[in-house]
Amino acid sequence: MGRAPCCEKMGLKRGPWTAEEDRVLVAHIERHGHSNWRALPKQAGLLRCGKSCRLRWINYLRPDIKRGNFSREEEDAIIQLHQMLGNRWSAIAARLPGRTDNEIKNVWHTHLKKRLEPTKPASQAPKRKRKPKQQQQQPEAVPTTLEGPTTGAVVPVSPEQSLSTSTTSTTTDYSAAASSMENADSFTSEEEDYQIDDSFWSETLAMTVDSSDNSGMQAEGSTFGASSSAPSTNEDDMDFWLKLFMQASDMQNLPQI
DNA sequence: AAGCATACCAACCGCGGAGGT
DNA sequence: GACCTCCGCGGTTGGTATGCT
Repeated sequence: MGRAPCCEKMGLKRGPWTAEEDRVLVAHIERHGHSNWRALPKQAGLLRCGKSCRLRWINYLRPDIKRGNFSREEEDAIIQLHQMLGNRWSAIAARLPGRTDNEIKNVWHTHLKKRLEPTKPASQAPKRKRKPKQQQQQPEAVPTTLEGPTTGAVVPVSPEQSLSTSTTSTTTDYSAAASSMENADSFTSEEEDYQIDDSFWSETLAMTVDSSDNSGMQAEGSTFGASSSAPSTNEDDMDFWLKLFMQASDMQNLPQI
């Protein structure tokens, strides 16, 4: 155990990343991968600590990152998942392809938490709504598949994500719960024009039900079979109850929260 | 137009877990 | 088993953009 030794701060750069640094980092990772974050900055010729590189890559430079506003489905999913998982942002992020834990955490603290607070008098409601931020520092070198602001659909996970999180089929397990949130009264989003690909939801719903194969929640430490036996670990517990909750929500179409 | 208040988000910090020696 | 190193996670913060007066 023990703490990671503090990054050698001497001579290492901190603060916002420049486009050039981004370019160097992306180019290096594309060529050599990121098997060793600690060694990476030296190899790439970056004056950053490995931690910083890793964060930059994961939260910003990864090609499969979805940028832009969160769709309502995504926000609903976050709320739902947060109810069940708590502040386990990485676990929540694993179920929202293209979103990072950091981003989800930010969204939670800036939007969703407030949404869930007891209804405020109008005078206490947020006074302004931010415009979507211009994509700053988006490195031109990144082979991004992103198409700008989110349009609403929660996309299936990429192969890379499947490898790293194995959440392919669970990514959208929240869909049933999310749809049950449709009646929630607290939405004030102006994004009323979102569209969800029906076939996508039906597929993912089907996957949720048919999870007796090994592709279910295994990444979280258990196989999420439809007839799972009693959970044996905390992680199993979590997944067990998660699934139970999802199924219950789906069946009863319970209003959430 | 200017100043202030607020919201947002990228990045940092520190901790704990995992795995190797 | 103890120690070390690395990685990943969650909490927090500081800079900046935006809205309001």
